Amino acid sequence: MSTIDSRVEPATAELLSDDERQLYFAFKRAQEMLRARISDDVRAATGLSDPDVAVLIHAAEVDGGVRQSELASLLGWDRTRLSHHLSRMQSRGLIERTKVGSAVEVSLTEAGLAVIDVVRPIHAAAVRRHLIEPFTPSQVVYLREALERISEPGA
Amino acid sequence: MSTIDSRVEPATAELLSDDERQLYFAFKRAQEMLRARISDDVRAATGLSDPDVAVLIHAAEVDGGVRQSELASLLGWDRTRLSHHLSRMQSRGLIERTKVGSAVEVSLTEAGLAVIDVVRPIHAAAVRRHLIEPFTPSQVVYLREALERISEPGA
DNA sequence: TATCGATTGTTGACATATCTACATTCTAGG
DNA sequence: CCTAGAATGTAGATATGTCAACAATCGATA
Repeated sequence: MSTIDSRVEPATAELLSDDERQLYFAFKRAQEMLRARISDDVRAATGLSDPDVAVLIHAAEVDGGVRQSELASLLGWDRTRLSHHLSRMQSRGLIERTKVGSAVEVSLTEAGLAVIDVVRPIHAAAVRRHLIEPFTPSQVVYLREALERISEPGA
Repeated sequence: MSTIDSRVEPATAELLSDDERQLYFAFKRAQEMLRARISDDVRAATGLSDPDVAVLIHAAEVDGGVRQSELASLLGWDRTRLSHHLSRMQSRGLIERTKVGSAVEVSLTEAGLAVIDVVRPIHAAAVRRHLIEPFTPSQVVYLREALERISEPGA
């Protein structure tokens, strides 16, 4: 690593401190590796992608259908991305869409419901192994609260 | 930091507890929103994508070139993804590659070095606003350590 | 109730990521 | 030296995500 850079932490604090930059890249790196690991486990066992699983699990939590805009908000996706992904999942018979006014309700098909029962324990095991095990229960709670502070504020 | 007490897991332990599932989705949601926000800020100001910036910053930290495999490891990417992305960045004149045995060294071009000076403060401001500000300095350190536990273990 | 702006969703072109298969170089053991 | 397996990269096909433009509905208000 290079060390001799003009790093003086001006009072203006234009650039990031070491701690700050490290937090950012630690976050990205953890996210990339976590996704790769869980995704590998799940795909090997079920053939489903990570986004597929995210949609299925969130959609399954609400009986009778979720509006797309709410689903997008839960996932942190934008509506374009969700629309494209739902089209793909729909063509594979996993979900169905019902137009309700200007909105669209998403629900699982029979096939989708069947698939999710298979996926859930596999996904749970992967999450537990790769994300939960490194932490104590109280750390799990603390970490969740910290992460929610990132997504909640409209900042 | 603290000792790794391990989970008390119910005998079944097939599925995730509420805390556990919430941690997982809080993580994914925070990641999606953080990436979207920072990426929007940076793209609006520079036209560079989030992966572009990640590669530029990591490559700039090492003088004289980084081996692709190491860059991939720092980023948490797999080598295929990095190879494709570097090809695109190379064709835009941002980086250059030199073959060294079976490996490849990546370094910034003049244009890449010029670009990164423009990007860095903008990126720093975006990271500060969206990731740092919600936390105290000690939380920043704690959070970084927690995230590193996710990526470090080969688990 | 007419109409304008905001909300919700889709589409197509393009950018990025993944998967499978392959080529080259490195390394350790005969 | 050889040579088999590991490590490093690349290529093309496919899957996924983003951007800009558009269409339909909602909702407030004049």
